[in-house]
Amino acid sequence: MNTINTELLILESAKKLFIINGLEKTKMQQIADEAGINKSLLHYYFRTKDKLFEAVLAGILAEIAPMLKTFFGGDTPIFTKIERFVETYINLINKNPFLPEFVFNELNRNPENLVRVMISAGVDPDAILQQIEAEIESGKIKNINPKQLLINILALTIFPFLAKPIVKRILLENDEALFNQFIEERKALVSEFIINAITIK
Amino acid sequence: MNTINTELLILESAKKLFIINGLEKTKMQQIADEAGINKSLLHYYFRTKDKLFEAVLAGILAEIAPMLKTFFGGDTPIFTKIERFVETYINLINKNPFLPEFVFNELNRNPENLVRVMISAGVDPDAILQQIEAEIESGKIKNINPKQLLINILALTIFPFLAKPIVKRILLENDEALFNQFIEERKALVSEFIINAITIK
DNA sequence: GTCTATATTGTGATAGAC
DNA sequence: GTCTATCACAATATAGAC
Repeated sequence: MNTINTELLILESAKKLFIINGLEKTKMQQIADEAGINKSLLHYYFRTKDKLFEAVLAGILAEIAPMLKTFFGGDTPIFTKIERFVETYINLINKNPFLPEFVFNELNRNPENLVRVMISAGVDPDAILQQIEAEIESGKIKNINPKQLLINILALTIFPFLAKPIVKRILLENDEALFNQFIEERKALVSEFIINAITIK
Repeated sequence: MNTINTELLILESAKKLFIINGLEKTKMQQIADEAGINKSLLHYYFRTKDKLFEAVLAGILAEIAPMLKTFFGGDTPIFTKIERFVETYINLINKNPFLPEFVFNELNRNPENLVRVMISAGVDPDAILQQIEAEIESGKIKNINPKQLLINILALTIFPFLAKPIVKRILLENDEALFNQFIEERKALVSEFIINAITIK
């Protein structure tokens, strides 16, 4: 196994475990086992556990940058953006069910990471606010604080995933298939809900 | 210091630290320091760290039970319930800013705790769903999956607190006062948003 | 680069005096 | 009930052979 492959192997193994169990609960031994190598190699490549975690996190943040760009940037109409964001977010999660909670927690723990990602993705957080403002001015949507609308969109999209265990247990008989169906239904429902809420009648 | 006071002192100290830092990051030594006593006393009163945590959690869950009862039980109209829930939830958090994330995480980690609290509070999770169903039947509100509406209500209310660091940093110049103002504005805004979304025009 | 062995530290928990 | 001293173990990190 040469240098580059081992390094990537470690990163992938650590990523898998960090996402599921977080920094504290993931042990170096676990990561080594997952990668099929010795504990010492982890330190050889990444010096400390914290630095390994930082490396993993950086990779994950780079992955989600395009989604942020699609949502926050560009001049697609806001209704279309909402539909696409909900769709993209849900699809992303189907590929990696534990990712959203992990990313959300990390960005919450250190919002500067989010700032950095947005800058690196060439995204201005204010752009979408100005877009909403413009759509209000033009009479397309009701007068609402653009920041509040933005939070509402994010809340309706992200919350069900953050609260997945609760939602499954209380409302859906703890059934994974029912949850997926529930989420699938939201792809159309969330957009419709928001549009109904802010369209001028 | 007699038995009862010391026990309460430990519980309060542990509560404070567990809420802010969680189970893993809170050390027994920290709790002892916070309480101004020796580490051994913690074990004397609660045997293990896990049992101490359980005791703290039980106390907190008992605290939030009344709010759940108000929201999920009773036959107040759903619009009124929404307004009151948003108001109650926000006020609760103003008293203890770190509580919602902690409680949310714990209930998510082990939803059986939520089930238990609801039972102990005499609350049937299905009651509010039937209430929504009835209001749809009677033509008061649009046809929407009651479970989806319920999640939307919870999402719009709870999410901003879960995402507080992000919201503050990205939208509100990291200003605590602006955040409080933002939340205050939501007391009316969330209800209005939902009502607009589901009222038949 | 990769391994085995070991050092070091932190932390939950117990023993035993008072 | 409360304290000091200590144990036992787990986990990160390093030393050094190959």
